Amino acid sequence: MAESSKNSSFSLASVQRLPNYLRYLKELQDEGVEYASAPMIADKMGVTSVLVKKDLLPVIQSQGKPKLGYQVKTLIDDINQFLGYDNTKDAIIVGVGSLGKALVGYEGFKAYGLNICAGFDVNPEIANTEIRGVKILPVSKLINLVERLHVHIGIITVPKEYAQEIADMMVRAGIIAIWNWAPAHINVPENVAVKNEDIASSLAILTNQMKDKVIAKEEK
Amino acid sequence: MAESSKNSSFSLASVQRLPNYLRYLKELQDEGVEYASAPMIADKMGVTSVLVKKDLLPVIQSQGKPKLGYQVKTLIDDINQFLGYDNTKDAIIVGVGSLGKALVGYEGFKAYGLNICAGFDVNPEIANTEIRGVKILPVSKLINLVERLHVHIGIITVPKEYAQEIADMMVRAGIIAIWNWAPAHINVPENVAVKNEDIASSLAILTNQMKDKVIAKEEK
DNA sequence: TAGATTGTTAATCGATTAACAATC
DNA sequence: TAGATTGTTAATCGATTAACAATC
Repeated sequence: MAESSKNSSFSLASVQRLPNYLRYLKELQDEGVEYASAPMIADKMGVTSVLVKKDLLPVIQSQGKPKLGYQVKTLIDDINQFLGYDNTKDAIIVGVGSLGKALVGYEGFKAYGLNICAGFDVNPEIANTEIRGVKILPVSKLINLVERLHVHIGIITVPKEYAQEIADMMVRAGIIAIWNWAPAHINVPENVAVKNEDIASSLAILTNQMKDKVIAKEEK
Repeated sequence: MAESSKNSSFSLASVQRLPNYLRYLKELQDEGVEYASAPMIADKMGVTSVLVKKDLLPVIQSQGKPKLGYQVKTLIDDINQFLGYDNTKDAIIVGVGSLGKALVGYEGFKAYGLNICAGFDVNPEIANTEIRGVKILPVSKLINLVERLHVHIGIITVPKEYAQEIADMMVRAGIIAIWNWAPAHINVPENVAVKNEDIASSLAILTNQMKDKVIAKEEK
């Protein structure tokens, strides 16, 4: 209700694009390029240059230079800071099946400031093992560990039947952000953020786009 | 340019929501519920009922019934058909690391009409093995197999450095829809659809939403 | 200086929501 | 009949694009 309520959230679409800009800027940096202009970035990403400039406006701490563009080095720092990639956040993951294992072992999370500090699984054969240095514990220890270490992010990679149950447990333990990879809708209180990684939705979008492509091909 | 160009594509946001409706409707069907109304679905999904009705309008083959809602059974069929879940589409996957393995073994794709018919990897230890009945072949055989079996969908799960190279190969072989799980931007011709499964973007969205939640908590 | 690019304001576009008549 | 819900048209909202002055 207060005008401060949408204080720190920005256009979803914009936040979605920033990591892509960041990736491109890092490539440029590796090539020794010093300045990147909005048209350059826009061209590479397939968006317009105005959009790039608009996206960067709330992010940059120092202005871009007319004719030159933005300094690659400082822009990378600014985006990293804006996205919170510069301060490491602990996370737990529940469900260490093949997908869970893949995520636990994913090296790339470090660059995004995400550190998976523990995994949980009901399967006694998996619990009490270790994957790439990450301890896997029985789910019964979840609440205690999350409370004790003040973990705020939970990743759900359990079968869909258990997704809600695990989400409830996470919320009770103090998790405020849930990254849900289970193909299930989960209900959480208002003060908890959920991001669904929905394979069915993604696939639906892809095949829907594909319909046009097939038609385009046949029209030739 | 022709007015038929956007013939078969619908609102992206709408296509994204339909799989979620479908999931809920299946739950209702299992419980023996015969009719589902827009307000019911909307309430469960956290959207408005007008949005649900609008989303369903281009999907349904027979009208909903005032006071009752939509027949669950026929609505499920209609959404399945609309999303193309009812006709199976072959796909190949390139890069059989831990993520690739997880996707190859994912049982849920069947329900979405996706059949991974072959996997590819450069690693000679992985190539020529088999995962859950899916043959893994050396990448050198990709073009020949895709052309021969008329596969239209390609899934990329290789390290980011090779994503563009693999995409190019897929396009050359006749793939028209690419599901890209590598954290890299890939360039493709206009007549090819790309859906990026971007972990960095998802995480950025989650942590951005999270900022508000923390603030909300502290304000109490 | 001329030209490219930034930052910003106004116009457009598309998606969501509000309002409401028609229906069972 | 009264009330809930459908289908649809009009209003609102937000994001993208167009236009342009300021800058190096």
